[in-house]
Amino acid sequence: MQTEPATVLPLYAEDVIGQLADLFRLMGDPTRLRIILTCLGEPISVGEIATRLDSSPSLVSHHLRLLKAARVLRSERRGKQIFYSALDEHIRCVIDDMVAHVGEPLDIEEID
Amino acid sequence: MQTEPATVLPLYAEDVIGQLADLFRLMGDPTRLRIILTCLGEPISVGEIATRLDSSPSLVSHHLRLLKAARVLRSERRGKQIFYSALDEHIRCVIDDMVAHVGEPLDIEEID
DNA sequence: ACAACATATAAACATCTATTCATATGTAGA
DNA sequence: TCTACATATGAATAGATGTTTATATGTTGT
Repeated sequence: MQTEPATVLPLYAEDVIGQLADLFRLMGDPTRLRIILTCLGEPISVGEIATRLDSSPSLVSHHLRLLKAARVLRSERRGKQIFYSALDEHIRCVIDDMVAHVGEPLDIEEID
Repeated sequence: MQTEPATVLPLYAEDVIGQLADLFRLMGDPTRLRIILTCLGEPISVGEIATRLDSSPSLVSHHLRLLKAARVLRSERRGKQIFYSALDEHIRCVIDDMVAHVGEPLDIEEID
């Protein structure tokens, strides 16, 4: 070590924070979040995702590539189609927690 | 209703998805995520956050404004200083879940 | 091999956003 | 009221990013 940047967070290492931020950023786009939500159930094909989200297969494919690279989703080929699904259950928990946060009633004191 | 966009997600309404995406997007920036993590403990002043993160008070203040507007953080004045802290515990849960996701060991089949 | 379908990839563009710098607001003490 | 300190705000800019369009890759059936 040479410079020692003030005081670093004791809880999480820098690279972990980077990984977390990357994942949150991916979930921060409405289109991508909708794709993730769509993939939380049964494995679903690219075309079906595009249909349900009313967007182009190309756009969906772009986002799927990012989500797969980030290990949010996994893919599985079945004939001509490729089916995507959530890689593990943690993402669902993350979303559920965030839904709880959004639904949290605000105290009188918390307003400004 | 007039056009009926294919099939909308049954689980979450569109505006909820927008709110969720907004929150995830906020957490998707490393600097902001660090600020959030720093505020998860005791209430902490703007200057102290800036010191710990080794960044300018101005930048921290910009981010704090966004985080407060999104009801991720709350502020409380004590004399000349203003202390920020997490508004509720849900954000901590969200982060913990995401840490679990990052730490998830990958199966052999999951590689590509 | 060819055609039809499903998905992926590449380039281009317009929009958004994080950061910096300068300045303003607000508070406490002399 | 003046000064010093703490935080907030505004403008400007460079870099990132979502979407579109066009094209490519890959698979199945004939």
